[in-house]
Amino acid sequence: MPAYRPEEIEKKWQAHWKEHSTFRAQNNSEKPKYYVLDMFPYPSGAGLHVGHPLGYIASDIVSRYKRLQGFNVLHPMGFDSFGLPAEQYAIQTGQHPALTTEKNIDTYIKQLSSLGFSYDWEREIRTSDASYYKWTQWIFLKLFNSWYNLDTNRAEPLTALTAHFAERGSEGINAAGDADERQVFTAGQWQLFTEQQKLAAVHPYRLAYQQDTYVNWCAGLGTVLSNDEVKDGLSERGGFPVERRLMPQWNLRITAYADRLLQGLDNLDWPDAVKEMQRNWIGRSVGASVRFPVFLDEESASFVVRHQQPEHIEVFTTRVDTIYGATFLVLAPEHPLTLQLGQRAYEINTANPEGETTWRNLQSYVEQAKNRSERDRQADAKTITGAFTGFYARNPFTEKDIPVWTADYVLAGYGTGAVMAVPSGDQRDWLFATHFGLPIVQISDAQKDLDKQADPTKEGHYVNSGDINGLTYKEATEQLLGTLDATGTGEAKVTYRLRDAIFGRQRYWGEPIPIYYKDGTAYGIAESDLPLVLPEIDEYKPTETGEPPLGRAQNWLYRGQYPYELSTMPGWAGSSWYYLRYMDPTNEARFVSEEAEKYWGTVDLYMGGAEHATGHLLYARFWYLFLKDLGFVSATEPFQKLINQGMILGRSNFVYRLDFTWHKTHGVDFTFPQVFISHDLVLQYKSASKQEKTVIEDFVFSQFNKAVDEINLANPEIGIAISAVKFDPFHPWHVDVNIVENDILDQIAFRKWRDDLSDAILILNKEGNYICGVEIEKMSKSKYNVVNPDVLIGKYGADALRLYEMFLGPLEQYKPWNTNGISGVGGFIKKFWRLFHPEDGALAVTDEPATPAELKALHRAIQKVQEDIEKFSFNTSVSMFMITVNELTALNCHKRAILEPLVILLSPYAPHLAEELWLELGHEAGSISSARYPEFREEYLVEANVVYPIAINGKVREQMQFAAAATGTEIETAVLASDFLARFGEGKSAKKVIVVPGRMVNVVV
RNA sequence: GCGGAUAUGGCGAAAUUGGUAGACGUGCCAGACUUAGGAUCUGGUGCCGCAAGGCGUGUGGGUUCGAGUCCCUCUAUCCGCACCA
Repeated sequence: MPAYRPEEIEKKWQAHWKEHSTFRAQNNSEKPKYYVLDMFPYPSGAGLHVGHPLGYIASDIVSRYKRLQGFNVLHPMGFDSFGLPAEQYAIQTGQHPALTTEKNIDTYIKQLSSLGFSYDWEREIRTSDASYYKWTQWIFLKLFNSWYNLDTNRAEPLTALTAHFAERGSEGINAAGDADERQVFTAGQWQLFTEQQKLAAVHPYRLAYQQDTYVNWCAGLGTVLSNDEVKDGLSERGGFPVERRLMPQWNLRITAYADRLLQGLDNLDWPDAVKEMQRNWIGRSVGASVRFPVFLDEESASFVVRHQQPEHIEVFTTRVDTIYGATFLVLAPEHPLTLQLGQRAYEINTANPEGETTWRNLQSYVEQAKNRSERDRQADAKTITGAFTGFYARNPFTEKDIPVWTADYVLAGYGTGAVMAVPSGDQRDWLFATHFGLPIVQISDAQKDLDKQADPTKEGHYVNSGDINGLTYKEATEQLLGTLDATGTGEAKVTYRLRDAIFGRQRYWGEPIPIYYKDGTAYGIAESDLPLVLPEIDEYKPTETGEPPLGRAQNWLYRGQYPYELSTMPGWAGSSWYYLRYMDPTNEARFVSEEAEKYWGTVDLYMGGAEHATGHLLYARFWYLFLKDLGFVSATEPFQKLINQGMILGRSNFVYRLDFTWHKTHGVDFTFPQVFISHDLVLQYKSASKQEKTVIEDFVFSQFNKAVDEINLANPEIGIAISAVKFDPFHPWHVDVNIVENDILDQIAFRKWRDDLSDAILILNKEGNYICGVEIEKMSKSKYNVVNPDVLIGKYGADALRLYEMFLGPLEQYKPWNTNGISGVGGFIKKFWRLFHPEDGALAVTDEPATPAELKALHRAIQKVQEDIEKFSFNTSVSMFMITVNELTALNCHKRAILEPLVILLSPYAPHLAEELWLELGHEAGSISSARYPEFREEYLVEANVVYPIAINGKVREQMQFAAAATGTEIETAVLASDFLARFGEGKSAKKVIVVPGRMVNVVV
């Protein structure tokens, strides 16, 4: 083999690995196991861009390295192949999503293979295969048939629950979930229940249950979305508005696991950011719930206590200590008591002349709040709105009747949907009280400026607070909790922000939920009838009657008579357990065999994007804990070590169009900054050398800056920034690079273009109509800034691309893509190749013994590369390879004793090249991946002499050489004996000499 | 507002964890060779200065013989959450 030809050797070795199943993992082995997992991709139509492989390359290096270290490595890949884009494509074109998906997967496999990843492709899985989703459905049925026992703190089969019902009725059951949803009955009553009644009684206990739930309904997508699929009131995919709607929905009771999901985080080796995000998402807050009685009495005009049994409004607070300052209550508009008690108050209290107005206002407010979309609510967060309900509740501590209001700053979904408002201690309550003229009571002597704002301080001692006057925060809280408990008005309580996960989607391309209905009751289909295969339909849209697309399926009935559930599972269902299936992907009898699960255990290294921090990673942990409760898996957590590879950002080119009406409508008078570029300058620029271009660019840039500064000075209220991204009034106009260059560029006349730009720079044309900008952002097809790896592989080879992506910088960091440096690793590969083929001809490796210098270079590399891989610092090991090759080239080293171990070192990074050279070195059989990582021998690094920097007061002045064995005292004596002090000491004498053996010497004068 | 992270040459970044700041790579400058190319090779390149030397790791302070690294202050940028009671 003469010259280095990546296109030949890479194809050859990829075929070889496939043919010989080189990377097949065995389910039992004497070797220790190591499980390296990549987050499997959704196979989108756009294929891979250079950002995708970053994590895959890193995990592949680890996999290959671990094999060299003697591990039995499981490194699989598969596809999260249910999902929205294929379905939307299907709606538009009629093409079956399965076909689109399959085509896309083929592209992905081709692209992934061309990068030389060492996946065990025999374990490939696709979540949309019936053989896979059979088990996703099976897990759903397990959830459906389980409940969460708080006494044992784990999920248990429903049979345990029904046995209890039969024996003792609903008494003594301590189950996770909302007790209000559940019936109270005796064992005797249970016995008399019909089958349907029994199922109805059991349903609210299930871990997969159906319930009327406020959901994020996205009309644009025709489906329900989970919280993490909604961003700023718009759907994450597509950006359609999302509204809240009450719909019957399948839910998974993830809230039962809130505490375990929180606690489990502590022992995981995950990035702090991800752990923190999960903690926030779970949102545990410790506080108390307090019941405020509401007395409604027929004869009362003022709602004073009479004889009737009061209703109770239960509130949740994290600051019971402020309860004496609670001067009113606020209910969420959706709170059932808001209208219910409001109406009763109105009807009973006919004596009140304002009763009617109050009631009308209340009704219209609640109605309005219901119709407002989530986005409107968020947009209006600063506007204070609310309505008096017409009734009062009694503060159990002050014994005063306080008005009950409703306002949409109180969320129905959090806590109890009701709060006690303490305007002196909470800014929102303060604003509300100020707005509506409600009383503000100081409760702590440390509170200041209550006429301007609330002061939530926990310092000081309480005032105006009955029994807790004079106490501190801690004492007061303790005492009040005690009182609540003793009087039965409340108790200490922990609340979570985490909501149960909505599980149904009104879509076609997902796993059918294995439920059927008999007389309106939901039944799980028998496990023996799994999989419930996704039926064929003629169109992928919802039906005319508004049913999900599955409503179009003909004769789709369970056992020929019962209708199936028509919604399908969400995208995260299949991805919540796929890593388990890789362990035993073809097992038809079980989702994973016991032996395989025990052998592979937990994922040792999980590589993927940070965008899954609260979605996938939380759901997967939830399913794992559930499976663990039922005894199907053996470890405590599914992913021990997690690394988020940073995103590689692309460069987008924009043209911004000015909105010349904006400043008029805002009553601001200003001239927009304009930089006029002469036509001559443009021509000059086009023919300029690189250096000249920079000069011109800087000139234009400074002109523009000046213009902006002037505008800002003249109009302080506008505050124009140099970055286009911040130009709110000027709505960006995304334009394809090609369109810019061909159609508009000439009109723009000039562009500022620099690689180090992270924000846009704006240039106007002569008419002042267009601004062109550059922005570094996420690579995405919709932004026309995708760099396809195929092109680079074609030009430099996969090995070069692998090395280059690793060389870009630390793995976790976000970085702009920039191909400037790829020629550097290209040069390195050529130099490396030349060590083996000095004359560009046949292999010229000699068997001469290695010199100490050569051995030193090699062993330094062995040590450094090993350390770097262990700490996932791949960029520095690429540097080390370069240094080593530079040194060996300088030493003119072509010796087998050095080069053979070096090839093994490099093989995880540049596997094709390494295999080829390994073969040339005479290893005819097998693959370099079955070689052993060379052993590091420290003795080769030891030098006879060490060069010490000699500093005076910390400033290095000179270098001196000493024997490596020299002691500190010897060195100190030698330094003082030399003319060092005479030359640099400025006539002073040494006060102290610090010698760090092997490092440096510092003389203090 | 709350939480997390980051800040080092023109650029991507190193720094043995408190010990010669800027390795390696790009870019740039000069040179060699050339069939003139975005090839290859050699040397130089943090900033100021002719030099000696001085200054340099976002800002200001501190600890230390010695600080990019440890402590405190401030600033900027990025990310996540957000009327969560």
